[in-house]
Amino acid sequence: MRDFVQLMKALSDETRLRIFNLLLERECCVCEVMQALDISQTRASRNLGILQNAGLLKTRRNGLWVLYSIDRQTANRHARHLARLLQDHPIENETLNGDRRRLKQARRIGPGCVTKNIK
Amino acid sequence: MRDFVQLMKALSDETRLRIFNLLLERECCVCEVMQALDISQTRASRNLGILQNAGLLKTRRNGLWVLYSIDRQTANRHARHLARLLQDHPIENETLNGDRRRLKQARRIGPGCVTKNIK
DNA sequence: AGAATATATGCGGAAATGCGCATTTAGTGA
DNA sequence: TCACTAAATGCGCATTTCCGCATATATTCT
Repeated sequence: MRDFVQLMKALSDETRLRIFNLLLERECCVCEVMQALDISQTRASRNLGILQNAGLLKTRRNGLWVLYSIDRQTANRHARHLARLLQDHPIENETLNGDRRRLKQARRIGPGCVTKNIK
Repeated sequence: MRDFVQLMKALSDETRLRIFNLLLERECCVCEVMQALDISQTRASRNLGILQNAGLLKTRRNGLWVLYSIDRQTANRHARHLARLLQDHPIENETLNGDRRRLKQARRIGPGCVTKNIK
């Protein structure tokens, strides 16, 4: 039950739902998440970590970047069902739409793009 | 999205998951929940309220008792799907089994049975 | 109306959570 | 090896959550 509570907690936060919604689109690195959601590096990294600890995400490294994606293989059955639920019945919401839109513009160029106003 | 966050928050607490698990069995009043989970009146009432505010439960009065049950009609589609997920893929857990077992012994006689040791 | 009982709630304190700042860690290329 | 950059993390603070105590509210019975 502990695991399931952790799973639910992971998805009961607006920032993390937005991240999860983004990852339903495609694999992302931390800096893409920051850009799409327009949040700080700390915030993106921390919340990605929480989703991962809950068993929802997996990561792989690609050079300097760490790529996060939804883990559909090793995630337990509840996680899989939740992911499916959110995919089959997406939440209609302007924030989530905006995140997806901005993801298309996001470039894999790291936190610098924000702090240094390269945007 | 706010609603969905609230829904997830409601189910990301051990006490509330235990209550929800109980209500998957049958409609219960507050005092039955207290007995089955062996928790205080305040705690039972508060958490039932949280589940209700999230749109997961409905209530009806029967004399002195307020009966809580899972709301499958008016709950939004996410709530319905979550309820179904938990019903179709119940969590295997000794605590939850114990709760169900104790529910069978529980009597609708209010908090008094605990505070006054009538047990 | 008054007593008894089931449930709800205001208040306060302890614990958990979210996140910014600063710094560390990890990988790349010169 | 050193400079550079992406991501992770220790610390501290503000906010939220959980829940017990005491009390209020709602309903029934006499």
